Amino acid sequence: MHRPRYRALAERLRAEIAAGRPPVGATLPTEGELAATHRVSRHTVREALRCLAELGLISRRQGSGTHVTAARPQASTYRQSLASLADLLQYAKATRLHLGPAEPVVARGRLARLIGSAVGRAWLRYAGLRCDAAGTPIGLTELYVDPEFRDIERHFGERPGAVYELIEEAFGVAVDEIRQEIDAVTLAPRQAAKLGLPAGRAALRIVRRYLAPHGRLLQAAVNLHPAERFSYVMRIRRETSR
Amino acid sequence: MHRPRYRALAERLRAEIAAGRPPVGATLPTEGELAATHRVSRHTVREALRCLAELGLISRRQGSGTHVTAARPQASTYRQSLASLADLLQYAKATRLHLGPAEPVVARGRLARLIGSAVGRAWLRYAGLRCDAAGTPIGLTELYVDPEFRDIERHFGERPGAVYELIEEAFGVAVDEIRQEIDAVTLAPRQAAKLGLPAGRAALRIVRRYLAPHGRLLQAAVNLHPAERFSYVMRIRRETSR
DNA sequence: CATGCTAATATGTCCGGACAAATTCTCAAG
DNA sequence: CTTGAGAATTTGTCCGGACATATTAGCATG
Repeated sequence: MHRPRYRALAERLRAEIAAGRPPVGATLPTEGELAATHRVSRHTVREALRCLAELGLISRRQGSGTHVTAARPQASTYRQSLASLADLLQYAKATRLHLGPAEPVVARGRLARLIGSAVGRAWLRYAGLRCDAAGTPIGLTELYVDPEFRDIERHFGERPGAVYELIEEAFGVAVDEIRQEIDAVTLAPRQAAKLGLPAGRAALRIVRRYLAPHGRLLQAAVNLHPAERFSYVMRIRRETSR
Repeated sequence: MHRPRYRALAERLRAEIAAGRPPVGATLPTEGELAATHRVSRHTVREALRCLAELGLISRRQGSGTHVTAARPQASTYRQSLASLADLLQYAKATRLHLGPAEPVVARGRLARLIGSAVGRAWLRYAGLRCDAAGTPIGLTELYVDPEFRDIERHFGERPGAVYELIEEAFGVAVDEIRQEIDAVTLAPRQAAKLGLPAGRAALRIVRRYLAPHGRLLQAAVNLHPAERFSYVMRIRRETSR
């Protein structure tokens, strides 16, 4: 498959850096050397190096050279549990969630891990946009609902509130615990486009898992909130027993 | 002050786009037209347009032209309060915070807003790196401590725990409430370098304000956690009174 | 009016070159 | 051994040019 020379060069250099040639901390050959070695123009080399810089693999400084700053992004995640008292309902009432039609999906791999589902379990996925009272989009939502509650669609929009409340009322089940995970992600191009933002923007991802009394997952929601449109505020009160 | 031509052009074009000339959805003049109008080379124009593309203001496609996609990034923040029960102490014990020397600062402007301080109030700022038990950096911390507690440095490292606990014990004050704000930011180059990561990476920013019983701010902490090294997990339990 | 083809247009890629600016290295002097 | 000046090195900026590729406009035909 055809590919521009500068991209091909970028890919070769990226692979070499990943292989430790040169290692993090060392310098790459100069632009002139790379041009001679790979028989391309200095412009092409500079374009290739710009790609690597965008990936965060190298750092360039005039007079100093091109330094390798990373072989590849790190992949280990640290987790810490913090309990809280919900204001979720108030949040749900204060904002408006516009949901699209249901799409049946089966949870596997990353999706299963993300929403805490058993592998192979079926879900109904609803993509939506959440807006504040003024109609300004504040985030994207993907709602995963147990197919057992497929009729819940009829209740959407009946009144402001949380979907899990509707499920509780319509099906006589109870959400006993909500597990919430907050982390930072980078908006993918399609996600960014839906929010009218440039891709690559930092966003809060808030995953909520709605569990019945014995830990059965009834519903899950994956929310993406762009950095400047949403922040979480929590008050942590001292327990009086202390 | 000297500035490269391509940056000056980018700034002019950015200001025009912000002023609606041309409006979002319209196209910019072609590269050739811009080169002629501004008496620069097409290369300089392309560099300037690349800057605007990086800002997410324009979208470029060969054969089609340069389209304006945004006038400027949105700047309104939505805030929602959610209360919680702390695991903060456990978190503090499970990780290790390496703090540097104190640096006196006066809170103004953005800093005052960020940490919730009165403008003009003096603080001691300690920059630090937090690591997990294995020594892997999981975030950067900036600790702001009331100068009244300057002797607290002597207590650093005495035993694992939270700095506010040390302040409580050493000075006979009590933290009554911790206000925590979580949002997504993009790591600045220096911050990223300290964590061995490329700049531009998404990160969780968690600001905690430690308040005495009548709302007096005793301490504040600004924590930056890179996206893949940290996530917040919370359990929200149903209140039994419901 | 719809369709298809071709030309025109606009950005993308690549080249060579020159000079500016920041950093590093070398060497002489103290 | 230290210091400072100057040269060398390396990236950054800017130019002009040519060709490739994708998109759009225009026009002829049915």
